[in-house]
Amino acid sequence: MDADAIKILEEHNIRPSIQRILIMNYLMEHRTHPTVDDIYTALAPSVPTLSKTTVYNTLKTLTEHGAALTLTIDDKNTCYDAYTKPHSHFLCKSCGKVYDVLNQEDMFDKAAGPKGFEVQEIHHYYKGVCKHCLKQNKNNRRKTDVTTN
Amino acid sequence: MDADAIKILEEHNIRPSIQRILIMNYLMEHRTHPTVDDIYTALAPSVPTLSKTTVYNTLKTLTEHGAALTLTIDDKNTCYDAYTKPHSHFLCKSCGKVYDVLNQEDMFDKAAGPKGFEVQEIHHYYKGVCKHCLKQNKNNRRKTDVTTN
DNA sequence: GATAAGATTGTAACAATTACAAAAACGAAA
DNA sequence: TTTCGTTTTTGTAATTGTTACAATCTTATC
Repeated sequence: MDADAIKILEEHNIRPSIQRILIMNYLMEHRTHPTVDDIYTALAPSVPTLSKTTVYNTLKTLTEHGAALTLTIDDKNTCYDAYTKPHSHFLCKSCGKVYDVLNQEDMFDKAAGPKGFEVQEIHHYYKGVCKHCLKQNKNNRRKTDVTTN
Repeated sequence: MDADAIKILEEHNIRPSIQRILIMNYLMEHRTHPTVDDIYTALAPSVPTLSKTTVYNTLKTLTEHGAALTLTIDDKNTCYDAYTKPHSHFLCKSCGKVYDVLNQEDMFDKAAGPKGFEVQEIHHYYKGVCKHCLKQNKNNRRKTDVTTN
């Protein structure tokens, strides 16, 4: 039953330790965008030695290797998603649940979003490296290269 | 010079206290998406009695009344934006700066985003109230109404 | 089996945010 | 202007999510 999780880990060049398999598997079986605490609380009973730090480390690794997404939709709790294909998310400010939004039309239209849901805010976030840092890094690299001459 | 800030506050039915004016004005004059700490550090010297709690309270009020946006793009630091018209944001993972992105084409295309920037992640977040909570609230209201009969 | 690299663990530290109660400022009515 | 009730501000303390770090354990390779 963990075969799928192992496969995903290996596809992303992550060594499949027991902890990583369990966490990856949990993410794949619980499409509820769990937090670190959710995952830790769920797994701790069956893995008594599990450390919360390991959950943090593992989720960081998963994200860095592209095996999971780190969502910053809720300021209180970073949450995670094993479904890495392009899609959107909806945070209910009342119950705190995070929903998947798989198809949308006008990205700036509050009438869009999940049917029957009341959309109050829309956020579009890009993350990466800005022009200036890209240039900086190029310069740094060149400088380093030069010193090796 | 604070006239604009006062106007915005009044337009959003926020009583223009000195602190609120200063914070609103700071947000309007510094389109850098400052954090609570940025704002507090900037204003504290000239307003020695200013409390960081007030900055938190004020930004919450501004957001709730629609006079500012609360951005959750950076997990470490919630940041704020006085420009409330629909637009996107870019977080540089290298320097931590948050940029405005005013026009974009395909929202799921990493080639979009600001020119010369390297986009690594795209996040679309909706926030509001989900179908179930809307229903729940309706029921509660009805229940309450009934008890008054 | 010996060794080195990588992963896990637990604790302690850190930083952002919130809770809370007291003090101050404000606005309306007498 | 004085009074009274409401709103706002302030400071401290508590809480919480996250990270740093060093020791321990595991794994892969020779």
